[in-house]
Amino acid sequence: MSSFLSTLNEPQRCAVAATGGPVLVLAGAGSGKTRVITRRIAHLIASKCAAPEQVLAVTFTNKAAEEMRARVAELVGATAAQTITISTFHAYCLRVLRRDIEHLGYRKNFTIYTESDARALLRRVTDELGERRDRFSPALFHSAISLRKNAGETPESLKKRPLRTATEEKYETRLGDVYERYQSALRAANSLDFDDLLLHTLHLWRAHPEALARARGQFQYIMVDEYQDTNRLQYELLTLLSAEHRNLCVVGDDDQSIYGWRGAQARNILDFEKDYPEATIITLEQNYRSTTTILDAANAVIQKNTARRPKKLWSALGKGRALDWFVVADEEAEAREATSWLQHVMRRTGAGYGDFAVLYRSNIQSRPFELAFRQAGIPYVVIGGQDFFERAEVKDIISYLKVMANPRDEAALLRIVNMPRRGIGDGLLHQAHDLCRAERCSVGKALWLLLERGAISGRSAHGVRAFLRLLTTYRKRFREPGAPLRATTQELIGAIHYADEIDRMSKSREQAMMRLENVELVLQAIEQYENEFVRPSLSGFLDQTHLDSNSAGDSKQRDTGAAARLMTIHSAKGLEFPFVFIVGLEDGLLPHEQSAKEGNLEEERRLFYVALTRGRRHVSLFECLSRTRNGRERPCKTSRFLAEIPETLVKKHIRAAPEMMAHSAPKSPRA
DNA sequence: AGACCCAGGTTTTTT
DNA sequence: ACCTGGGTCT
Repeated sequence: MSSFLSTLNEPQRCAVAATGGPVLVLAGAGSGKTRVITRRIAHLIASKCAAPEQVLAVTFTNKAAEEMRARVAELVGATAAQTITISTFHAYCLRVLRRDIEHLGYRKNFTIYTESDARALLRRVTDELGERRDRFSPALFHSAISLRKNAGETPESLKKRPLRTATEEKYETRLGDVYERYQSALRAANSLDFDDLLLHTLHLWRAHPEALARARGQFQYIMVDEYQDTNRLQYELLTLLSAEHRNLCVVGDDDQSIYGWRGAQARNILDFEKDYPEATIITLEQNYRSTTTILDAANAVIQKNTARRPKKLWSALGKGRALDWFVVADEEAEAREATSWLQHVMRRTGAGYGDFAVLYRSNIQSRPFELAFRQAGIPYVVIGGQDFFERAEVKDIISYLKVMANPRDEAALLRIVNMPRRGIGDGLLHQAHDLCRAERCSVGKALWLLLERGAISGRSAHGVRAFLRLLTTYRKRFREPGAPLRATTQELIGAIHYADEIDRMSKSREQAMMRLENVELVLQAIEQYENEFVRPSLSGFLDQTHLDSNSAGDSKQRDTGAAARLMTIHSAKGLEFPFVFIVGLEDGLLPHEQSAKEGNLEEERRLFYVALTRGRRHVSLFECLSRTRNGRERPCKTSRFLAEIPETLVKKHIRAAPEMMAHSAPKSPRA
């Protein structure tokens, strides 16, 4: 028996020791799930069930993958840990496709489309199909297509599906057409969106047995974290990959499934033993994180859900303090109350700023807290919000690099073609697009053809010529073996006089400075990448930035030492804090009114459950009697979920003026 | 091509 | 209230 079985509780030990066949670990919040996965990997290796390179561990975020590798390294050593495949679904599929995508008719230098690239492409596709722009935005179409893709639907399968109503038929037909055109536009651009990474890997494996055989042969053991968040595609991939040995170990918690709106099916975890009747099933119910009071509250809430595996978390950490429930006038009062309460708790317990997290349903709620914390001198970090790589100047530079790596990348090319201004406008680009379709070529090639034919007039011709020359020159530079990425990029930025362009675009000196600094951060990210990898390449850098946007640029993530965290409940999943403030506990916000309309109440309840179970020592709850939404001040009702916590577990503090207590009471007439 | 103005729509977002 | 996107004017 390997030493990796010690210091585990009984069910944890069972999960680690079950080395033959499928295993389902139902791991309640805070029950030592990561500990089980890492120990299991170490045990598999130590007991010679598998060599390190025969183990695959799949996570949902890069952060989780990194953490897991670090913890496994503590157990098996850094060398062995390096050879274990610990990866997100998307990163693993990317690796497969970089090798084998030519079977599917793509070129190996394909680029990855971000959300905004996909929207730009969809804008053109829907325009060409004559979609009325005001009805459905590209973003809506993209999320609809994304959901279909993640359910494993292709344009063809979508069109074959029987439809019930005329409206449904009309919508699905339109969607099918858009999906079809979008997909062929992606193909023409030699580009894949995030979902394609999974979808095409599945197609590859299905159509090319030798590719599947290679992947199957590599891994003897497969482990999946957060299994409740897997979607249909991921389920299919895992099924194919593990079909021969069936050594599939999945870990998750159906009660923490909060990504249904992105296509995750908690059914995968609920139905596991239907697919694997011989599965070992283990439930982890001992919680090592929270007080009994917090768990009792969380259990009471989640028990109202019907579709779930029954389990009841318990803890040996003691009863702890009752939850404090603050009723305040509005969101500003909420932030003020949270501020003084935080300071009070710090004085009473000696806790530091970093021990606190404010959790909310939507990002907009962070504002009042940022203001109040700043005023009170409380250091804080807002987690999430706008992505570094989505900022205009960063996207510009990245788009230049994408066009260097993949000349067909349409979204990238359209973004840079007139940045800086070269007199290349919509009319010309329309012409180019028509030519693309006729000649089945890329936009860049079409511009070149138009120039050859003398179809471009004076000033524009000059711009197009300069642009094409620039592309040729730098493509060659980047292709030279051993070309320094950072230096070459820096030169490219100089060649297009990007600093001048920033000055011209910026409204103020400060804004220009900030944008220049962001460009500098991109260069630093490239340099860091170059130093980190033995064989750095342009497409390698691009892959990393697209799949792991936190890996570079985001300095916020690092120096977060002694600061309170502000984040959505979604981004708090997997984390824990000694003191948790859950704010905005009103009907309409939590549960969110859109979700309530769509009948997703149980997922909203799970969201509240996730929020509660983040707390180690204490959880505080905040509710406003009125809140400004969409520019209008509206009266609020208590979140229906708050009432599901037994009264004995909470202490209620009314901090609103009495006249506010009648829900619809108007403010004083003088106001 | 680019500046300016009005109308519409406002969740969550691992990759 | 605020941002995005589209339409219009120069």
